[in-house]
Amino acid sequence: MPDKRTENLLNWFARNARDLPWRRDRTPYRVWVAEVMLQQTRAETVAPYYERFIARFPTLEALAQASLEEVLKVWEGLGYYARARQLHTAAQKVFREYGGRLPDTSRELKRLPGIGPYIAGAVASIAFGRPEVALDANARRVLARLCAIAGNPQQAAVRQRMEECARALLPPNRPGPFNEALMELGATVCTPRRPRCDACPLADDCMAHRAGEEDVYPDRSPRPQVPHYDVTAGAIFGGDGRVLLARRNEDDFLGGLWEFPGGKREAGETLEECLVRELREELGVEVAVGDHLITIHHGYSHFRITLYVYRCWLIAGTPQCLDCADVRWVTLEEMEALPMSVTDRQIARTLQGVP
DNA sequence: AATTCGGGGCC
DNA sequence: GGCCCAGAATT
Repeated sequence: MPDKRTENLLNWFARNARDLPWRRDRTPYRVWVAEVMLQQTRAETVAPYYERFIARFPTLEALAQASLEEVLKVWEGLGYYARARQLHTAAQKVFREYGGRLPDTSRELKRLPGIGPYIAGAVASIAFGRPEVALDANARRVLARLCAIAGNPQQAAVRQRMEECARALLPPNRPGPFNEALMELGATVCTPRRPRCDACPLADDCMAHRAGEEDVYPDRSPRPQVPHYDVTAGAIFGGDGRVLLARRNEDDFLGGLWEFPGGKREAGETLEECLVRELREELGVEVAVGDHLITIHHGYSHFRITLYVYRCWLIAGTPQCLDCADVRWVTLEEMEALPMSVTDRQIARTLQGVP
């Protein structure tokens, strides 16, 4: 006999679940791919990427046999590119060591790269029907309000209380829908600000709502100040209309992606000095800095950059990989096919209109 | 326990 | 322009 709150939640979910692409065919592989993409990323944002990814890599075997570059290309624009690398690595491991079948328990799933407590619980419950909880930020917010759990959810002790709260509500026969319902409620009704309690199936049982204190939960930690960096990049043209690109080291920031070579400005340096130094360190070449082509402002959660792009000419040296994984002269057309970050892709588009 | 990933959408 | 998001790995 499930808790009344559980029944209310499941009934609400049956009526109000959004039609999302990963809810149509829940093979373990697809659930896994969706959960990896959904890390720190909103469902509406993920949807088109998920469809593109599944169309290109319909099975675990297809993913395992693809190259990292192909995988990164399909991932392009979604961010957190380490997720794509780990997903690819894990797929190869499952293909070779597990006969192509994902393990069906949380404990085994967590041994794979890129799978932590949340994804392990989500795959185990949603794809395999195991009675395990899977709490993301949405679910934690719902539980914090429902049970008036004080404290910052970043702290282990607070998380533990939330897991206990969730386990007490978890219906052993329908763990997947329960976990999804909790997240769906957090995403669409029990939102961070101005929750729509009038539409909530748990309002009558919600301790925060009954006290009129929805806004008190969950505790939030103050935002740290975001640092700002000036970054330079060079568009180095060869004689035949090709441009020089470098591939980032795989364990670096934006690892494995192609970039216009350059880097962060150091204190006391001009932008031109920065670019000359970076190209010397990264590629072992001496350049002359020419026209300024574009300035790109880009904001992230944790830092902010202003990216200055200059045309450059090679004066001396042959480009080599001193601090990168690969270097290549490419035509603008070939550039389309290479995986790049959002900012580098913006540079690439700009160059289409540069003589 | 604290840091570090990237990008987008919304108010 | 700030806030926050279907977290995990590393230190």
